[in-house]
Amino acid sequence: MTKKTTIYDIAKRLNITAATVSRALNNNAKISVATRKLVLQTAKEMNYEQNKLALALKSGKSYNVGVIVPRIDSNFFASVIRGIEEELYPKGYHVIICQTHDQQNLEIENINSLLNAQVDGVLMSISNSEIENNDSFNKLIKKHVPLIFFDRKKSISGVSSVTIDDFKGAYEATKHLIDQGYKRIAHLSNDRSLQIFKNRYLGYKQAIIDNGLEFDESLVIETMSKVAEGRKTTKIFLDMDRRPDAIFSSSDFTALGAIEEIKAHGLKIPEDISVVGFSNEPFTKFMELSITSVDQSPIEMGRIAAQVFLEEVNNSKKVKSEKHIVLTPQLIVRKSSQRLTQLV
Amino acid sequence: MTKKTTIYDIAKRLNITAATVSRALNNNAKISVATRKLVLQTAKEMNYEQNKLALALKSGKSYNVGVIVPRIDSNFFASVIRGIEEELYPKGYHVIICQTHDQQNLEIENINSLLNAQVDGVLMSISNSEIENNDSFNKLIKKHVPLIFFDRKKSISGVSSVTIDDFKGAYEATKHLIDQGYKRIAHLSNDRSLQIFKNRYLGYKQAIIDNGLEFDESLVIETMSKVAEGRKTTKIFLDMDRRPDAIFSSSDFTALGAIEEIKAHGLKIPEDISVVGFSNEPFTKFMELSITSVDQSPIEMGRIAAQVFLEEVNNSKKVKSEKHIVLTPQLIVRKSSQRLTQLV
DNA sequence: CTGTTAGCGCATTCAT
DNA sequence: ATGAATGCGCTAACAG
Repeated sequence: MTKKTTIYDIAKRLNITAATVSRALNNNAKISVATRKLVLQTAKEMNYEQNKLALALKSGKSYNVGVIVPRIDSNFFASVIRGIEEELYPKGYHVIICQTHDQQNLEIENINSLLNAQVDGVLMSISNSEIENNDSFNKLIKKHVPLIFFDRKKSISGVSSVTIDDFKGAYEATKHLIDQGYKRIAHLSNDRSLQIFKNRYLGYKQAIIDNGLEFDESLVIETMSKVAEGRKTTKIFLDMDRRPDAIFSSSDFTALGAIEEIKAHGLKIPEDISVVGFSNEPFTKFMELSITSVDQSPIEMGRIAAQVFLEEVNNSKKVKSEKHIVLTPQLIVRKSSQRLTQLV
Repeated sequence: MTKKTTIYDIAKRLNITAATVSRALNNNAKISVATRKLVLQTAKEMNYEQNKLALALKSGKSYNVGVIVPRIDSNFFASVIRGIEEELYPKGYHVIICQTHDQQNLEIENINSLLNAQVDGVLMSISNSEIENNDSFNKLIKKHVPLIFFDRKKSISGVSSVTIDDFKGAYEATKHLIDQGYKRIAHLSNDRSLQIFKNRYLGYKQAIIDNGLEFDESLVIETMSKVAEGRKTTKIFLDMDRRPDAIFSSSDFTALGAIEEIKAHGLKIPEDISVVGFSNEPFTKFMELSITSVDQSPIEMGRIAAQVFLEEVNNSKKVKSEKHIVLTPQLIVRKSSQRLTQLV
């Protein structure tokens, strides 16, 4: 009972050959209806289950895909992964999840060990783009293992990506603040060597300029996506001679830190200062003072990334081409920025 | 360049045999220092990488373990998984994550497809225990695939588990409320066919009884772990003739719903009514009115579950034995229940 | 110390 | 329509 039954076992039982069993099971080649039926039936009787490992060795496909993210315990990435799984499971694929914790070496290690595990593809959100990590990517490309970036991408020839229009998200968030009457809008930025943060910065800047406000570079400070960092940086803003009357943060976590700091200073939100975050993490909705944020439709992003992977893995014959899908973000207005609500 | 190099390639280059190469690479048997060095060096030159699939087929080990959880986009489960990965990655294992979304059929399907993928073990938190799903579990046991439960377990002979002492966590949470002077403490319960929720209920009940308060079954209502459900159920409490002055919730999400509903009724927290949750989800700390909750040390739980798996997978020879590890939860007191703070 | 042989489980030529 | 033979890449048993 402990030994698994193979196609040989069922072949022996039926006095036929393993090849025939294989054919019957895969209802591939021409085979007599009678034997197919017989094989299928006894296969069920003997609790036969295909050994995917053997199949993988034979076919070179493991039906595993690797997903690399900075971290898993953030709602955004967890939701993207959920989208990927929803799309891939029905097709028989499994998902192997790796975290980089924003460490460059782990990113490389993860790629290597996924390659080692013979994954059929890699979907990833890069951690940082300062150090050149192209060797790992080239390895994937050389081996024809489809690589798809989502959210945090890098521009590499032949590599597809699914992102959101961060520029637009930031532009609209900033425009929303301007529409609410705020004049001096600061920006809590983040590592701008990453395109997403760079684009959020640019969208913010453009909205400021397009609407006739003064763009002041000193109102842009780069920090890390942590609550405590958000507090620290916000303190700098609040201590300015001409302090800002609104903050557009590129992260919900720093937005939260900003709110804490503002309250600690005895200022009111959104009357004195307004705050807008980015990502629509669940807590932004849960807070008593709910936080306006930009939704990135992470589940959809995951599903689409998975679809792109499926296309690439199936179109092996055709000429390679890269595909860049850009989703439209959605501003979710909540209490932290709704100055005019009562007036309407 | 696209073809991967195998041990045969490097054997040919060196005019030795593949077996020798294999030995050198695994620095196993006795082998001359010279050839080993030579093999290692040319292996590096030729960019050799072991094909784990072949190894898996040969050894019967895939170095993949399956992790099954109700959902991934909850901080608790994401953190447990993180703990599992931290422990398993250094040992060369990969983690395949499956979600059940609390659906029984998905639980069964996931086990089957993990089995199909030849995983070396399954770590899981069961979704519900109403329907008997023992066939799937028996399959695992028959095939000697280690199965370890974490958090949400089922009592099955030979299966180890890592849980927290939910009874104690609930007892202390309730005791804390009693110590703060609350007299009429309600309990927002959850599906008690799951041991964790049953034990939280029992801990609550025992604390009430031990401290000379009246245990009133009508103050216990079972609901689902969602914010909206928490609100609905809390409304029932608030509409009672003798309404409770405190609520111990078996979930942070229902606790949050309770808080919303209480505020909507114009009551003050914790002065009028106090609220305590369970799980220490991040938002409980983030809220302006931070929520007292019970921490379950999820990362530690994941690490230990992984360790138990490693023990089982390595001690194949010895007699099987089950191991039950129970972690001690920790009450984190925050604003939602600290009535006496100002007095101290 | 190293070569030979064989097999893990399967799918796929080439025969028949 | 089916059988025989082969190889995917690796390790282990048995010789030498």
